[in-house]
Amino acid sequence: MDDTPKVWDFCTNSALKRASRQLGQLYEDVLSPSGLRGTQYSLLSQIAHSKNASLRTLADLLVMDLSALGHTLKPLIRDGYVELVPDASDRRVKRVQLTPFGLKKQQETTDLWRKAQARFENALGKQEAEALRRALNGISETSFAEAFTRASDGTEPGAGK
Amino acid sequence: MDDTPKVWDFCTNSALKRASRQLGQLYEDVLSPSGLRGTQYSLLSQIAHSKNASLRTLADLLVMDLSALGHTLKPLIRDGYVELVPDASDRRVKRVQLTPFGLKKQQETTDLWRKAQARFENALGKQEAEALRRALNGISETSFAEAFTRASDGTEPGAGK
DNA sequence: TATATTTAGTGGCATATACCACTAAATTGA
DNA sequence: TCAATTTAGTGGTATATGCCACTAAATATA
Repeated sequence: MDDTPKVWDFCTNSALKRASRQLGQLYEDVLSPSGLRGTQYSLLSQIAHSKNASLRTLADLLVMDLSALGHTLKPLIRDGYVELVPDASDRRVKRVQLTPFGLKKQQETTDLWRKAQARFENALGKQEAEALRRALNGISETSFAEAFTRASDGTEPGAGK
Repeated sequence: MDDTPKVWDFCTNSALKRASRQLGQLYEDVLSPSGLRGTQYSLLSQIAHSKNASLRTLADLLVMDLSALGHTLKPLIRDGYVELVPDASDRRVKRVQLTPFGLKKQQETTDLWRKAQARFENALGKQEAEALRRALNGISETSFAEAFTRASDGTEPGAGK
């Protein structure tokens, strides 16, 4: 029989992407007066928080491919929000930091972010929002990836039931 | 004082994207033998499920921009999985359908998807997974977007507290 | 019915994100 | 110390996704 609907209804990956598109839109609408995309604001905030992190470190924190991070940073560097500073002791490493302009932008945009966040919490409910973030953060952990990779998919030789 | 950490910890939008990257990676690793990306498998499944939907309808179901859907479909059309059929009665409309080859691919790949899904449920727990999907699907609803847009962000004139 | 408005899709451009191949630098080990 | 391996980044290419401007077709309105 046709199990296509089941795939659609139960695929957490698809559900996650769909929700991510929706929420991304909603946040971006609120952030738009700043001229920053949602991702860009997130990135600036992470950079502000993880002072002087290397690209590698930042990529790991963001659960993002290193080269993807490099590409994503380019517009922010071009626009003067971010700069890469070569590390003195390890010449392979580049440290990422906000320019004064970038820091100012991040701080200003935080007011808009607060609005989006308030709307979100009001729309979903504080408890629900909190629980959702916990679940999502759990999935983002390295330990979750390990658990997933180790987990049974029902096809292992000798996997009972 | 510095509230940057708060932004990082509490931003549901960022948490959603991070988790989406992580889970996307994990699912793709499992699906990779099929040659389909995670998004592509989702798309084929949705097309199989929503038989003869127009691009517009499909985009709405996927909470996706119409033109984005058009772009995303291109590789699938090029590879012979999907075709666009002009509607007879409304000549603006194109209906999306799987080719026999595309249907076969979707069905075959469902075995891999089941593995990924099983791993996910085992790693997170069935209850948790179920609750997460419910929350995510709620956010994807049009009604959620409306609630978000209507919701107070604490800056309305006369908004008490 | 003729015009104004809305709707469906397309194509161009920009960002987001991944993989691969490659370079340079650091680290390991014989 | 010198070769083998690992690590950090970069650049190219491909998909994912959004916005805008534009065309064509349908619908609403005067």
